[in-house]
Amino acid sequence: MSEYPWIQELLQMGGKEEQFSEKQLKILEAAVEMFAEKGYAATSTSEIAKKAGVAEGTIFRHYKTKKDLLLAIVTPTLFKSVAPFLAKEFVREVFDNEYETYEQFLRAVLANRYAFVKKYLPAIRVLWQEVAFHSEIKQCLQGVFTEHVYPKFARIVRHFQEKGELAELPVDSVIRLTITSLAGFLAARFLLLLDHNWDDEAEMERTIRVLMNGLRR
Amino acid sequence: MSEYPWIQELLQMGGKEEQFSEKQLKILEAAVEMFAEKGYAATSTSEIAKKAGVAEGTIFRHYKTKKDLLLAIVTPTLFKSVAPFLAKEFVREVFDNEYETYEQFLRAVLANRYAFVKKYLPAIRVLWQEVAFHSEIKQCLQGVFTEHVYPKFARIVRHFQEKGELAELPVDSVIRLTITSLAGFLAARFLLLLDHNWDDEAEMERTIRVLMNGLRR
DNA sequence: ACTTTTTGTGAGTGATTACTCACTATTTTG
DNA sequence: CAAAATAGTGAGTAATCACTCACAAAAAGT
Repeated sequence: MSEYPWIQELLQMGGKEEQFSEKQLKILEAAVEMFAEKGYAATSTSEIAKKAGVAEGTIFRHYKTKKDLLLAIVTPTLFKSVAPFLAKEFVREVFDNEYETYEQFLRAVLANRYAFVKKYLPAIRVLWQEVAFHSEIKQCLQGVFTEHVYPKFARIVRHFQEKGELAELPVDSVIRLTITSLAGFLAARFLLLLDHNWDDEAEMERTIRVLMNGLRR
Repeated sequence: MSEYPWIQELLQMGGKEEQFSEKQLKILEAAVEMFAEKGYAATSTSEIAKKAGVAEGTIFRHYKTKKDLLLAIVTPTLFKSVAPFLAKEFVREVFDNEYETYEQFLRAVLANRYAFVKKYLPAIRVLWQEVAFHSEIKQCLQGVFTEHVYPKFARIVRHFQEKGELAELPVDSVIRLTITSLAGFLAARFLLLLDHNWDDEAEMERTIRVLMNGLRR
């Protein structure tokens, strides 16, 4: 019933070890589920309170506005979405030892983000849906991407181009094609989810193979 | 100011030649713009009326409920989204003469859908955003896909596999990889729109080349 | 010209909205 | 243990919501 270990994990940002009361976690849990299902604007605070088994006033004790509640959910989700690129050792891992090829690197990233999406799917749904309507979220996402993800990604691509594994396409194009391929797989698997019989392992393998065949020189 | 020729075009479904009054078109125009910008649930009928320069009652004279107004916009958009696959001559065009290779076929489809998205972007945004929350829309989309798009697409893929152009991957995987590649391009171009300097022609060319390199036997 | 039908209006409706506040229950602290 | 701080409550509030309806203007039909 009350499965807020994963919510607690999601909200634990970096070094901070905030303490959440029982009721507060219930509120967050209810909010994530309802936002994911009906959307932020179509979900009322009274509904959230009822589902969380809490008085409506309790919500506003912890979050000044309804939007604050949304941001409390979305902001940590956003950062964990690009988490691998935020790690300091990340670039070193790629160059030094772990991954000798872009293909190995891709495989690791995809497996990692696959597990991430699987774990935090409801929160990711909320982020994905609401980023279109709230400029604060969009700006935050763009900021994190251009500041942390893009430069590291670009360096990695250039490295494997110089090594001769990747074709001499524009770096931006390689990044775009890589991200849309991986994101396309994850979206098909977790958002559309049309498939009954879908072999995850095999489909991931095919996705990477087709992409690599395309990008190889 | 009043640019409802494209709205009128969008709503003209197949053979029907419905007549829209001036005010009705103003309502539809205002609704599309506001739904795309703020989302359906966050847009009030009074706002739409004000923007359309119309009394609020006029909206409900034409559309029984707010949701009816949404569906009046979204349903035609949905059908036009998969329009090429609905055409009767479509499969014949591919087999008989026009396209000798899967690559040519891809190029034609991408160019066609690129123009479509560019023209009807606001309506597509609305469809894309609200399909997640309204089961009627989702079911309609799934129905059209499995009934019209999928079988024709599968036949085309099989044809070019037998011809030896495409690798012997599972047909479903080829379709998925094709759609996510093309949709990924369009999403990057029109939804994320991160482009400062983005050469559409070249990027389309790269997208198709990388995909074809991946799918070729 | 007269009747009928369609289109447009805007004040009014009850329900619901996000949010407040005076108050109680619980926990923390000196 | 007493005091102070924190967490939780639920009735209450003004604003806004989608929608109605009695009526007026315009268009169409005869």
